[in-house]
Amino acid sequence: MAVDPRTDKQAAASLGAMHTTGGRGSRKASDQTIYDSIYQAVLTQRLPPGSKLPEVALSELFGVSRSIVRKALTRLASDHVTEQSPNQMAVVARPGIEETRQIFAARRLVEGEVTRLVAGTLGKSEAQALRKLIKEEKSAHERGQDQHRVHCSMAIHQYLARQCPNQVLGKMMLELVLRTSIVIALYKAPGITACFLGNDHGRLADLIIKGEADQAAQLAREHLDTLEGLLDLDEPSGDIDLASILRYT
Amino acid sequence: MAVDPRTDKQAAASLGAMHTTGGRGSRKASDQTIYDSIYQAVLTQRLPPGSKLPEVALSELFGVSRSIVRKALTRLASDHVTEQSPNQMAVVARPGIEETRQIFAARRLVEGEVTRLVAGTLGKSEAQALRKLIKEEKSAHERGQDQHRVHCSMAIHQYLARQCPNQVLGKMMLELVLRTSIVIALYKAPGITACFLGNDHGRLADLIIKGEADQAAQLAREHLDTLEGLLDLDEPSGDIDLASILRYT
DNA sequence: TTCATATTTAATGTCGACAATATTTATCAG
DNA sequence: CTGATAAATATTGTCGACATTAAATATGAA
Repeated sequence: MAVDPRTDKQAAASLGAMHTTGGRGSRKASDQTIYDSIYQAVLTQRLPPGSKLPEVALSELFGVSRSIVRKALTRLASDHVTEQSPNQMAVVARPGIEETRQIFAARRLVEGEVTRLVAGTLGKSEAQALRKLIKEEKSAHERGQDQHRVHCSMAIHQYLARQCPNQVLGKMMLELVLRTSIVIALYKAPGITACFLGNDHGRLADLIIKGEADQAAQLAREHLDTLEGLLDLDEPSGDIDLASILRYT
Repeated sequence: MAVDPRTDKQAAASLGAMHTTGGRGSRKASDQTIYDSIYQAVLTQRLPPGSKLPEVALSELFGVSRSIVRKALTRLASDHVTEQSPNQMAVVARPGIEETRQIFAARRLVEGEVTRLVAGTLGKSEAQALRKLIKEEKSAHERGQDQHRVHCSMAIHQYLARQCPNQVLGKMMLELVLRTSIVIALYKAPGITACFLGNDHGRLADLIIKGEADQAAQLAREHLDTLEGLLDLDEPSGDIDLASILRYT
């Protein structure tokens, strides 16, 4: 059932690089620190779906007791970032095909509305910050820095969510953006180097800044539609025909 | 700052009546049990916004250690049911005016879509169950059993959320239904005996069962609009003019 | 060897203890 | 009596210990 061949310690190391600022990982950390570290690692796909998250390894890494780790893991599970089953290690969430489709549908609804609400509300500095993010994404794409490009892409959507006047919707969108990142890592069709969709983000930003709410919302939904289409979401046939797979005559 | 004059023990007692089945509250309980108990008590407004939730009282009531209680409280806070500040007792959430408006706006969006998705998908038995809930709500309304009526009203919306083919959206709606219940308890205009809106639920059920998706969604949104309008959401003026309040000449 | 079983190991589940902090109560000067 | 200060109480924050359960390893018979 292990998706990832890396050991637990190696998986945890993906986090260590992030949170330790200087020396060894002996500095105390709050549950929020742990939450954020794992959150970011999952968002940027350094912790792929199914990665094990052992409490002891994390507690040693962050220099706290298991209680703190457990609180962080509980919150992460509540936000669908991890899965927790009784007496089993927490793992990064592995949504199924159907749930993946539902996540995209929900995100189309929520992000469409968020986009509509943000459109026309950005001040000069906010618009500039948005354009800068898009520029950085493009640059990362051209240089082939795929991980950084993913990071930028996520940052763009997060920025929009945080700029939304309705923060209840904004928080929902943040959750859905993360879950989208997870399912992309899971179902990205092999060979698809990235999900850099033309200049969608650039055009979207223009519409938002200009205040074309309806067009912006429409583009956002189409953008997500295209993204979903790039995934490999074919149902594995219910009854696997072992014979046809193993017969080599 | 205390919203409620009742003591902590009395507040906790609202839960005890629910979860203890027979003898005294000495049966062990999981964090899920505690979560559900508080969830239901908040939903049915037995625990009004601001109610204190001390860990020790809960742990004694449910016969478990504080660890279990803390886990339940962490999850409840993650779902915006309670508020947790460092070194302070957890309390039932008290959303402000602005957040209340955002909750209603978000719920209009989400419940509108959920309604559209559910419309036309209900089988015979599901349709019957829905009508039964509505009948019970009406009955409770006519008999003046307000608490039971609130319970039924919530159950109707929860039922729709659970019937939604898109459970990602369904879960979001469940959260928003609960938060709506909280803000209704907070901002219900005095004298308004209830939020029983004509026969909205009955008409909504008819449209859903008949499969009139667009009309059903539209009605759901209007229903929520009306509900929000019944609340007293006037901003308290930023600088309170004590003079005008206290001058009696 | 290979499979089933027993042992060992390692992880989570739960609890109680103690420290740190906030709240309440008691004390006392004015 | 009022208001500020100090002691006492109550509550949360964190930790380590032990029990429980799952997984990995070792053992032995066929």
